[in-house]
Amino acid sequence: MANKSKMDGSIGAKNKQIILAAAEKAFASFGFKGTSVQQIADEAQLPKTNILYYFKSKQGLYVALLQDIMSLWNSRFDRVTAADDPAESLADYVAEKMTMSRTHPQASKIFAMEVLNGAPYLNKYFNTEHVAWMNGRVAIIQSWIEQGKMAAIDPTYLLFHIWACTQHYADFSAQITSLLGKSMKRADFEEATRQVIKLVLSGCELDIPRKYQE
Amino acid sequence: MANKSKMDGSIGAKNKQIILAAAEKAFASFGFKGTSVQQIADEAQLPKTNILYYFKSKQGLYVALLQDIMSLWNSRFDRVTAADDPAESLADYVAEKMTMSRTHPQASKIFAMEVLNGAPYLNKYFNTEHVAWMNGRVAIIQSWIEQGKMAAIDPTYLLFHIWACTQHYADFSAQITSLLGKSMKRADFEEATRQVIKLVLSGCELDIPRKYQE
DNA sequence: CAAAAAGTAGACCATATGGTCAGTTTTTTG
DNA sequence: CAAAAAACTGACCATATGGTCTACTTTTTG
Repeated sequence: MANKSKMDGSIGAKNKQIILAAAEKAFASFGFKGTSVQQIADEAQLPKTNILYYFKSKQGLYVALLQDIMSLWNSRFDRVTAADDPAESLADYVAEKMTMSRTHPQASKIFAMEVLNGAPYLNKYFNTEHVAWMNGRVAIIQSWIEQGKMAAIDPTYLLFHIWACTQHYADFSAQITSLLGKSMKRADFEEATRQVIKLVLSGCELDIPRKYQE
Repeated sequence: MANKSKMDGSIGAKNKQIILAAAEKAFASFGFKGTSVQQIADEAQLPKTNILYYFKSKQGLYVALLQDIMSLWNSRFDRVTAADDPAESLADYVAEKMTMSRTHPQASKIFAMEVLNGAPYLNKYFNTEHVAWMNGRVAIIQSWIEQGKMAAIDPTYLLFHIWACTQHYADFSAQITSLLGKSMKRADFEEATRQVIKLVLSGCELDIPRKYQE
């Protein structure tokens, strides 16, 4: 109803995707202010005016991109319940987040930059949907603790640390690449995933699910 | 010999400090490109030309600031030895890094932004001094493991995760503030520190030193 | 105390950049 | 197939910004 021919495979929708992809690449490398519309245009191989045709302004493009990125964050962990197994649920969540860091590092970087700068465009989201999500997750972890399924770890901090460790592999890849002497490949991410899972689960006094052992 | 009257309490040195402090605040909030020399001048309450008088260019000021920041990272962990106690050494390191996140969040943010953007100005440092530091620390942790003092955790990943968790509290403070409904005070940082120490040490199968229990 | 060095500051400029406009071409649709 | 809608694009503009130049004032020093 809202969007009739715009969301289809129509030429407009396709171009929007191209532009968003180009913007993601550029913003991740140079930040919002550091990226010019011209750069995005070059990356997208479209004239500059075309960019402004699809997105009212540079800021409009940025906000649209940010929205796109936030929807990527959706995970199976959103739908976990008190009846689920904490070890498997948490391990799966870590693994999913690590996969995101590997496959969408630019999205992670843009998100990080936005938060670093005080989250001017995400504050509203943080104070509404995100808090609600958080409360839901915390309640479930708390109930796992009360059921004696895992050690009494503050669920809020637990989530902070999962985010910190997993996102680190995307956000700080430049540092990691220097220190490892090579950029991380799929196998390295798998090893890193095992390490994070081990860390997180041992912090919760949980056993590592078979599928994540070695 | 190199600097005679410049490094003293002379008017020049004092102004440089004022400018660096102003630049730290501005760059942390808006990034390198997002910060104008005029903004820094306003923050420092000095005319713009004065900034360019002390630092050849905006980039020069940024590099000087980055150098300043890197020197802050020095820690007792730099001088730890194979004879030291891993539990105490690691717990102290985490505690020190958490204190840095609380007292110098802007420095942490600038560092994060630099790395996020591919570390253009830090790459040289990463590939030399930083690798050397890393190799030294990894060797010591490895020897702790060989001495049976701690579980066999990959030291490289261990350090990555310590950095990730501790720096997270500075870099993602905007998100944390929203989710906690208030900005973290000293007491919150102390609690967070205990949580990180618990996580890291349990990952290494180490007992928490008395001074960090409750 | 006079000369030199250091510090201060307004005027100015070249460039880059976000964004508008007006006109054209292509695609869709009744 | 013609009219309308969507897509495209070069020309243009106002503004912001990094940085220079020149001249003036204050501080240091021999």
